[in-house]
Amino acid sequence: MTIKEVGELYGVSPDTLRYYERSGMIPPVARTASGIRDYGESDLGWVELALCMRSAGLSVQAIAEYVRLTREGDATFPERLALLCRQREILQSQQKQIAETLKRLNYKICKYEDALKSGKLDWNSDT
Amino acid sequence: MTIKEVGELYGVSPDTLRYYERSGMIPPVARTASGIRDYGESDLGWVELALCMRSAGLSVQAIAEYVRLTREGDATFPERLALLCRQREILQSQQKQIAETLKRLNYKICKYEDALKSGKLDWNSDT
DNA sequence: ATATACGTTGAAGTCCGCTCCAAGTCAAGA
DNA sequence: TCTTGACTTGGAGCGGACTTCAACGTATAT
Repeated sequence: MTIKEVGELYGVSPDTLRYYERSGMIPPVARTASGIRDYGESDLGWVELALCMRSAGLSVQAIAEYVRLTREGDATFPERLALLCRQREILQSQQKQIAETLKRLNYKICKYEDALKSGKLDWNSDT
Repeated sequence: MTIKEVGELYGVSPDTLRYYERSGMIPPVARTASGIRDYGESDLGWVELALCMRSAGLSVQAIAEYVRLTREGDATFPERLALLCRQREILQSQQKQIAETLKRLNYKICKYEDALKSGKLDWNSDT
């Protein structure tokens, strides 16, 4: 599969895919004789993983580190596990933050809806 | 309250507070005769709101826009409501992304734990 | 064979959200 | 009065994550 096709498949630009590879978020992709990337099954899997992790906000660095450890072999199992746990904690706390903010947004939205429905000018505490 | 105290109260630097004001994420703060910021009740409320929204990932721009509308008066109620709803949608989809990624992380973590507990070398599908 | 469409690289550019700096003002203590 | 330290501003600098660019190689269709 060409870089363009992969880009279309996942909705990202070829540039981004090259950047992901360069920064180590996916292992080096196989090439044709003339040096053109030819994505295979497992390459696609890595791309998909990287995109999923990035879309949740994991740092490029963390993802690259995971890939590096994976490529180093079974000896890095514990390190990989630790890394995944750290990232999970980060996501969990981010999740909490978002939940809290959503609660607040919802509260404000309700206030605004009430204010608009009734005679408007009756509410104001904006923070 | 001085900028330093506010910073300590919320765990951010004075630079950040000045930046928030400059970028419109909080309304202009009252000053003493000699031009020094003197945060009052409502200033603190705005600071707290901005920090909450930023910590969930809302853009500086969106927050500044909300503050701008608020300062323009009651006529902007509907616009403000719309803005809040848009931001809520963004947060909700982000929340979904994180949940999905967490599911995936959890799955992998379980796999790693299993692999470590038993004889190790028995699992491999890394993506 | 030549056009054109896509691929490659390394480096530079962009946007965001701070963060730091220089130069200057102001207030309180020795 | 002089020093010390916190405050002010505008602007520059920084780290992260792309994105664009220039210069070039390759493959397919006419």
